Amino acid sequence: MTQFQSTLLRLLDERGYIHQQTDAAGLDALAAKQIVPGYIGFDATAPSLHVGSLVQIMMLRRLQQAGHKPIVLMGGGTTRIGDPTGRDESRKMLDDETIEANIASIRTIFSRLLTFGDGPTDAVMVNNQDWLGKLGYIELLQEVGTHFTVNRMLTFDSVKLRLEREQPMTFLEFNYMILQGYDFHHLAKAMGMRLQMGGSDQWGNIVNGIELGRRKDQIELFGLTTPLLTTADGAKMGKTAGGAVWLNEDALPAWDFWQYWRNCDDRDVGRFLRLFTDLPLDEIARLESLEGSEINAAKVVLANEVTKLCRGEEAARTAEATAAATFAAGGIGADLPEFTVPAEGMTIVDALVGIGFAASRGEAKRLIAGGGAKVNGVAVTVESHVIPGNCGEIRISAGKKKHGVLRSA
RNA sequence: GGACAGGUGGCCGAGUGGUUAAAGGCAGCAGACUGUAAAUCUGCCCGUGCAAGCGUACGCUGGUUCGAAUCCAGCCCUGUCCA
Repeated sequence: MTQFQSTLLRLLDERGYIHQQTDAAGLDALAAKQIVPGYIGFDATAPSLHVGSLVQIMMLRRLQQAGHKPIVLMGGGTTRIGDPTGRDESRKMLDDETIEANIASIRTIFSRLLTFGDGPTDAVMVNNQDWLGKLGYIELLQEVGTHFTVNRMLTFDSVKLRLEREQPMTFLEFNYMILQGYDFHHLAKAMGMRLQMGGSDQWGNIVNGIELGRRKDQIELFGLTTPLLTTADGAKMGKTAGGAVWLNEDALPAWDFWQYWRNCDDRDVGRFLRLFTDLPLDEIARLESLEGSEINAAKVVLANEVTKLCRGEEAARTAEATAAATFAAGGIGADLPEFTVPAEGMTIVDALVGIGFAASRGEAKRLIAGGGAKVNGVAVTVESHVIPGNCGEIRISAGKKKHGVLRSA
């Protein structure tokens, strides 16, 4: 491992963000002597980003911490095309209003993790719709098309894998890499952008932009990718039981967010602490070295720190308190989901469905049959079990981790 | 436009007339063991119903048949090769 001169690369390196770089020495030298504007592109396919994007967001945060200028590129234009990278199927087309609304909603998470403003190292958000939308087709072909050969484009994984698997790729998607390359070139000219970062799957797209910049404008650009983040058991990060782990609070309650981190694999604790928290490295080393059930303490720290960053201090405190009350004491915490029992009472089956622990009545019954349904910690084995309308406040559980509160009206 | 191969449950993938709500795998859920971890073992895994059953489901529409995911026709979509 090379010894970097710049704070930036040292920071990124020691915290595990670096997978590949186009020119490590060159970037190191640049970052040591000037403020480097660097950006990462984000799709606007949903109203919230999920945990899978958190590494990228944190990397922008590190960029700012190291005294450089982070730029968030929202793919308002490219989302209309759909990035074919890593997928076998074309994405559904989104209409303009949806994309704009998504961008507005996604913005909230960035404002928590980056400092925006007009200063030299303040973060800026741009939308590639602003320039891609104005681009004429003939103009694009002349300006950019001449710098790409189809021969080369066909060798990129995003294209090659599709073709090898005999899956369809539309011309629309085929153009994605050109537009993403154009972004880099445009930003380089418009605001002196020098660095693009992204996940390892973006390598091809990033390299395209760098080459375009060199061929067309003789600008030296840099690229850096993060390792593909999977959990220790090999799953892609951010997808779990109930679906994606969303970063926005309106998309996923703080309690579930906190639980996601609290429940992570032992082997992921150190890596996650380095990537997703601002804790000093020696502190992380200490937490990471805890053995056996002791590591649970480290997981709580992880959950607290990440929740603090993404949801605020208050959310983290409440979630931790809820966890203590619910799991350690076997009681009820403030964050638990609640459901009101009607005056006439209801069956356990309806209660499970009502509070959202089962998607259908059938699923609730299976849960009961399997012994996973509990009321105040006692397993309920009869489907017809009735929760009386005057039950007061009782604790309902599905399995060992999902707990909620039933309240009389 | 032509020839050929395909379109099956969240995904992969068997199934070529009834015994098929559809093998198997993955993912998921629950139980046991634990530490709200991993690994392992067990059960579950379309909806509704206590149940028998009923309703939906194998690209779409129609047809043959007592009966079709399976056969026929037309259409839509995808891939490969050809023009």
